[in-house]
Amino acid sequence: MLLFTERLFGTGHVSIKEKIRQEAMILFAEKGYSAVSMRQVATLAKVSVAGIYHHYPDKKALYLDAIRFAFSGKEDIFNTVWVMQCSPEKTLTLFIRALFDVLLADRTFHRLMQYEIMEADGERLQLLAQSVFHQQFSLLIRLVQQLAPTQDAHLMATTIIILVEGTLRAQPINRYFPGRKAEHDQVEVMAEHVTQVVLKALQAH
Amino acid sequence: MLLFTERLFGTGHVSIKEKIRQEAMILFAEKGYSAVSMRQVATLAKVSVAGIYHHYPDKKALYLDAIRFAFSGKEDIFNTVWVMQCSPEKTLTLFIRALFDVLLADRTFHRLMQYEIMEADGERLQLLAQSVFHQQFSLLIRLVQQLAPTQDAHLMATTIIILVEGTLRAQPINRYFPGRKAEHDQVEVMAEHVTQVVLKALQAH
DNA sequence: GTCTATATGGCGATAGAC
DNA sequence: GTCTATCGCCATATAGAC
Repeated sequence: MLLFTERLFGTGHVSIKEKIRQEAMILFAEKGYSAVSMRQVATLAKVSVAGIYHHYPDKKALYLDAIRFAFSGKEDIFNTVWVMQCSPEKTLTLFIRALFDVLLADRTFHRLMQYEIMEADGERLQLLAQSVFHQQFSLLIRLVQQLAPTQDAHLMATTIIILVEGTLRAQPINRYFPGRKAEHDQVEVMAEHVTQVVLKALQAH
Repeated sequence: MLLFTERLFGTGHVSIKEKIRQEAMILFAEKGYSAVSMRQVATLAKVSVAGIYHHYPDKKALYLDAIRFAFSGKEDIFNTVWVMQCSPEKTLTLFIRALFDVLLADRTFHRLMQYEIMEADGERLQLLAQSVFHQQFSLLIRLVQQLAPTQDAHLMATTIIILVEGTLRAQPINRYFPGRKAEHDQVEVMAEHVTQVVLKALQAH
């Protein structure tokens, strides 16, 4: 993400506004909107509080810009999956793994997404749905329809996303349940398990 | 939940402390810990702020008591499922439906759980795991082992819980994805879908 | 056991110098 | 465009009357 801005502004240089947004994004992801103060953002961004208000009218505008930035460009990562010409089963396997990788690679993004799903109103949910998931969801539905034409594609598509995101979300608490093994935290194991569950679910009954 | 206290204290009477806890619980579930002020709790509980501090040393203690109360007794609802003598498949179907019903019947509980999973440290995650899920999880693991002895019971048990909770959690945003039908919000449809996915996943390959 | 009054500090946001 | 200084308010928490 930083690489993009570095390309725009030269070696290593990031504008003050971008620095503010970046630190705000991280703080909002860690603690949620209410638990973050403008003073904390200012300290981490190495500006004064008034400096923030030069770039943003209020705290909410800063938050909206932060999530808008965090959610942008996420769909591109999946391009390699859909571009490849392989069997539907293999494509599904790659998609599930790619979804795991995206969420694991950007924990800030994942947590902002979780907070938004819990706290956003309809308008912001729509932004999240369209800017992050819409394209992937449509392609996923088509894939499901290829694999299992008789099943409810919307239900299955949401189930696939839920399984991946939920598996990662449940990681911390899973440590406190019986039968836990160290290998359950490996992305290969998680992705393989989810893939098997989904492929079996897509078989005709 | 109120019925229990009513039995203890006579017709309709609820102690001030319980009223404070009750209103705090609802507020914390709606907005999260940081977004709730002692003043708001005091107003809804019809006491002064100082009145709260007579019963609780600080805000965190009030929060901990609220979630402890919200999480207590939830396991009892599943007793009817495990007591019944029927096939493993039928038991699993009943458990999934019961889990849906618990989360749907007590949205306050569900939201407190979501916030805890996001924000709690290890100690509080352990409290959540033990007081809410531990018994159910063990029984669920045994059930999975009956249905699919060769599979990883821990992974499948978590998958089942994730599918139910995730399906409900995704409801609001699902409205903004293509292919959404009104029937997808019916608990019967959701439970049937999850049950089918899980039963297929448990079949030997 | 509940109240009014208050202490103390952090909050979001602004004014005005440079 | 960034700063220091400050506003007015609300936050958690306490003191002490009744």
